[in-house]
Amino acid sequence: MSTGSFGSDAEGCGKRHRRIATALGRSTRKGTCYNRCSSQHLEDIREEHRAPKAHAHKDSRQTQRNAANARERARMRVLSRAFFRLKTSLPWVPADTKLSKLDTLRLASSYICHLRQLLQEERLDSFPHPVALQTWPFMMSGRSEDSLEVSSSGRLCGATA
DNA sequence: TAGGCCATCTGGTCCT
DNA sequence: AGGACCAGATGGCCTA
Repeated sequence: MSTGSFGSDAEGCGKRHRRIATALGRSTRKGTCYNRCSSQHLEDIREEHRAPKAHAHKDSRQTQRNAANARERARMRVLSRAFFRLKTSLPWVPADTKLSKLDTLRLASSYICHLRQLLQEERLDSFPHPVALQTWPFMMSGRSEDSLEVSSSGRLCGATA
């Protein structure tokens, strides 16, 4: 998972903007609105230092907002971990394979379809089907983890999206 | 360099 | 009221 590098994102707005945000204990990571060059927003930040009462109100609001942000980050981490587990549970995908979340969903979906198909064939034929193991996605000989080198497009085996 | 992907922030909405 | 969930916006990284 690429988390990217943080810290240079506020350069576009100038170091002064970043200093203000940093002084207020705010994140200057990517995506934050503090990176935007809005003079109105800069004024809002200054306002917090001007009026103590309004500042206290905004401060508590900001505290709540920061807490909500942290919860949202945690939630998205859980989601990313779930995607990772889903990816690693796909038998023909090596753990170090670069797979987007969309690809993961597509592959998982097609894998489920494949398993369902196997089950149906199993019902028709009570004994194990010798051909099934030689068809997608089990066509890789041996099925050892390091021998599952298949292109992403090949793995899709038909559009699922 | 454009486009894809991702992490993060944010405000709105719904639920408990 | 507070938390969970969601979608939009934003900017960084990577690759063709």
